Amino acid sequence: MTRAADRAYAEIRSLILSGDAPPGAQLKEEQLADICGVSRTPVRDALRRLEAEMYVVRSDSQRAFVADWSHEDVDEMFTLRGMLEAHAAARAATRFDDATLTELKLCNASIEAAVLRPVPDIGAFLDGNRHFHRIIVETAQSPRLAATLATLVEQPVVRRTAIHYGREQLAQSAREHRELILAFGARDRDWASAVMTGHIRRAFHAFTNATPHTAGNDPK
Amino acid sequence: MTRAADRAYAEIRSLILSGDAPPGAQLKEEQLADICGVSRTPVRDALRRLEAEMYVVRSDSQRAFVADWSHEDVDEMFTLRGMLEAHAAARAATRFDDATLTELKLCNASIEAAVLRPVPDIGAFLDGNRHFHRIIVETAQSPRLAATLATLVEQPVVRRTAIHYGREQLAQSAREHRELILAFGARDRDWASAVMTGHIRRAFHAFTNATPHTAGNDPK
DNA sequence: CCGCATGATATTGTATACAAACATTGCTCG
DNA sequence: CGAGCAATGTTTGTATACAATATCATGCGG
Repeated sequence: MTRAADRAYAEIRSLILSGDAPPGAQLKEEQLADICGVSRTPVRDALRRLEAEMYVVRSDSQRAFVADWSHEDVDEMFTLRGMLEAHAAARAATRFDDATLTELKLCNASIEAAVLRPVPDIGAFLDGNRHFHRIIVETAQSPRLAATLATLVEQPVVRRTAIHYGREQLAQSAREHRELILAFGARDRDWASAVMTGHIRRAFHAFTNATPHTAGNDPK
Repeated sequence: MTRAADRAYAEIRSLILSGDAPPGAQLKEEQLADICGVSRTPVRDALRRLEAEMYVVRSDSQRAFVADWSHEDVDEMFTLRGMLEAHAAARAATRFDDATLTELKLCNASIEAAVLRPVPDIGAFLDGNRHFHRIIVETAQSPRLAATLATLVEQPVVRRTAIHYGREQLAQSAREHRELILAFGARDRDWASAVMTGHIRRAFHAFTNATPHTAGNDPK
């Protein structure tokens, strides 16, 4: 992570995630180069990667813009993520060892602790949630699946979803994690898969209810 | 498409697909630049794209190699591809208009013509097959799904699969396409999805039987 | 003979300059 | 007044030179 291209990538990515570069904004190579303190060459490199991950889209003539997700696109993201995470859960169910399962339990315990605080700690919830899902995907032992999922789980979406959770929804999320752990303990592929599907679908509806209509405008 | 980077991309891609650059071979930027008659800059650009599409992998220190896939990886690719193409078929089933459906029929007619030649024309079969599946994915109208699938449908795998098809298997493939067309005509999501699942799974087993043990060797 | 340091070579990373393409502005002409 | 077009400034594309880093071979010490 010491290469200029990596720093530029991280920098631009955080500009997008923080909202400093809002959806639809044009990303000019020279301007980004100034911000990152590198030349245009590594910036171009970073933009290519962000484009592959769909954080950035290009106009008909190669100008780069911050991607904006339409309602349909978010819908598809959740659908695909649901299919693939359910598949990951099924694979993981037959691959968990006791140590990893314990790690998963501890992880969910910290999520529950974050939820039960006088004021629920969204940051800790998000960290724990990310960790929880990462353990499962890693246990599924499929690099290809992991890579595919990585492009589908856009943290801005996860974050916006969690921010609109009330305490009860946060607690429900933790309860679903608990049921996942039970399914994993029973080494039951179908159970794990089904619970995961429901988990993602509920998150989708939470997101939809929370963000009425942020109509996606295509770049020019 | 007249840009140097695009020409380099097409050139390198065809080197890989033709087998002139076999799996595991190192791709040196300068050497590729010479071959393509451009400088290293557009070559780097092309390599990034090929890397995103997983035609190219990078060693721990950024050297580029033609991708080679282990049996497990191919297995996962077919599984994920099956899930996603079945989903695409289901979406497409409710979105086909008559003109596009006609295009699909014509496309499969040309595939059948290629199969029925005295010596089946594998090249024409592959072109037609690619076109057939592209029409379906485009009709599904989900850029996210299309992008995800693009990284999963590695043409070298499709090619190796088709090369080992006999006339009967090529004909079977065309028959499955025919049944897909029927399902689309009936606007039946579940039917389309099921046929597509079978289509991909059969291709998987054809591939597996054809390539007993091409153990995938990771680049250094 | 093996292992490791060290220098030579090969390869990729970055910066910069210039070329090409594109969008925009404002003008002319119908 | 609007459509087309040309001039101009902005943005991206490419080539090249040089820097940094990895790989490989060599030789020295154990």
